[in-house]
Amino acid sequence: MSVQERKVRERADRERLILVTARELAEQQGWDAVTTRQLAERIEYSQPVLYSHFRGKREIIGAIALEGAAELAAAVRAAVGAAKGPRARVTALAYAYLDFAAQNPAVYDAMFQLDGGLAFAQDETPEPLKDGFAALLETLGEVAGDDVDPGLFTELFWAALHGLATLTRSGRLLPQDTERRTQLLVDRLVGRDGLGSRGPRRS
Amino acid sequence: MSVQERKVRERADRERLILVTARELAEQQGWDAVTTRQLAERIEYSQPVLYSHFRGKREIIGAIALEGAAELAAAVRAAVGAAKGPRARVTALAYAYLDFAAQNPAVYDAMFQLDGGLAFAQDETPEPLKDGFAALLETLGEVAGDDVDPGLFTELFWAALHGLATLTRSGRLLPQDTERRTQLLVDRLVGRDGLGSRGPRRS
DNA sequence: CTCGATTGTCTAGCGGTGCTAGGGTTGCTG
DNA sequence: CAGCAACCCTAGCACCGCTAGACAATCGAG
Repeated sequence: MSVQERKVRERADRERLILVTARELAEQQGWDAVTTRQLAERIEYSQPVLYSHFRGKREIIGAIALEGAAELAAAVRAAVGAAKGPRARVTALAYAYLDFAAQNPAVYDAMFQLDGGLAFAQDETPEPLKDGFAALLETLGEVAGDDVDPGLFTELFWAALHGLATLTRSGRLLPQDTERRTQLLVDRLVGRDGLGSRGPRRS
Repeated sequence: MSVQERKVRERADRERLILVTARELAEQQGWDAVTTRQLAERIEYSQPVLYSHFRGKREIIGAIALEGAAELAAAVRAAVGAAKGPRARVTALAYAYLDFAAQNPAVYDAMFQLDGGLAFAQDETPEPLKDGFAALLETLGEVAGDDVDPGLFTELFWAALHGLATLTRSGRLLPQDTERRTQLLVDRLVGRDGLGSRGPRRS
């Protein structure tokens, strides 16, 4: 039976090779350069081999998106874990998120700009995506404020980060002001005390 | 010379026809369906005619993006004009923005998701894009707060709206909570008093 | 050990894409 | 009215995602 095991292992290896190569190519030359022909040539197999691992290009993108979600969640948790106090944790989360998007633009595209054929915000949503949101919720939930739904607050904060990430990446926002914008975001959405309260009402 | 004038007019008419048709097709069936062949057939000319008006498909997308920017600016100004008080104006702006994105998804895509070959955040940026940002700045600048740069605050608010718009459209956020998210956004970024102040520091 | 069956891979090709070269026809101009 | 210039279309290029079918290598049964 060892022969079969070897074959299974080799197949798994080749599937990893496909994903690693696709990701590499996308980061180097953009997703437009990731064609099935180019990808096949790089892995030194013919095109049909790709289709014995994935239904099509969409599914390759989707697989990389899932990888990315797991990595983003890990990066966020690592950054948050090293920070003391609610406000510091949120700040660390924001920087970790934006850094990830800036450092892995192709993967971020796979997650949010391209069609990877993944389901969102429903039951069939793959685990890594749910967990990615959970990683945000862990930190952001504690600063949502008393009468605010943590999930809703997390969605809003996430949307703001996503907007900053994408607009910056596409050249609509200048990168040099990223830090000031991030500080302002945390200031406003969380508050300076880090407890999500807003001070007394004035009117 | 009247013949030449007629020709110029006809050319301009045809260019409008191309843009109207492309936009219509994109809204009806998505940008994937906007191929040069399909578009040529709809305007009842052959493909090369398209290239006598635009350098390529990118430029068509770009032209529609500029139209969209002008319309978005107008929609925002109209909504803001009908509102009394800074906070009400910001709320109206937010809804107008999100409504525009939801009602004209293909145009919004042309503006922000697709490559229209346009320049951003620099001198060569086309006027409609600058004016679109200006429309946001007019209302948002007055609630930025004393020690906050109005431009920076506008960028942040815009990014949040953009994030909400795109994540909602792609199914990552559920539409039914849009109103609550928008209220929370305005509450946090502007403050309940509508003057951009945040209450006394607590720590 | 032989021989059929199964598995794996490749070549070749389909229908589509954006874009363009070159030939005609049309209609204006002197 | 003749000649010319402007205009538009047919045909085709190189590429895309994807797949059918031929071929080779490997496996398992007799």
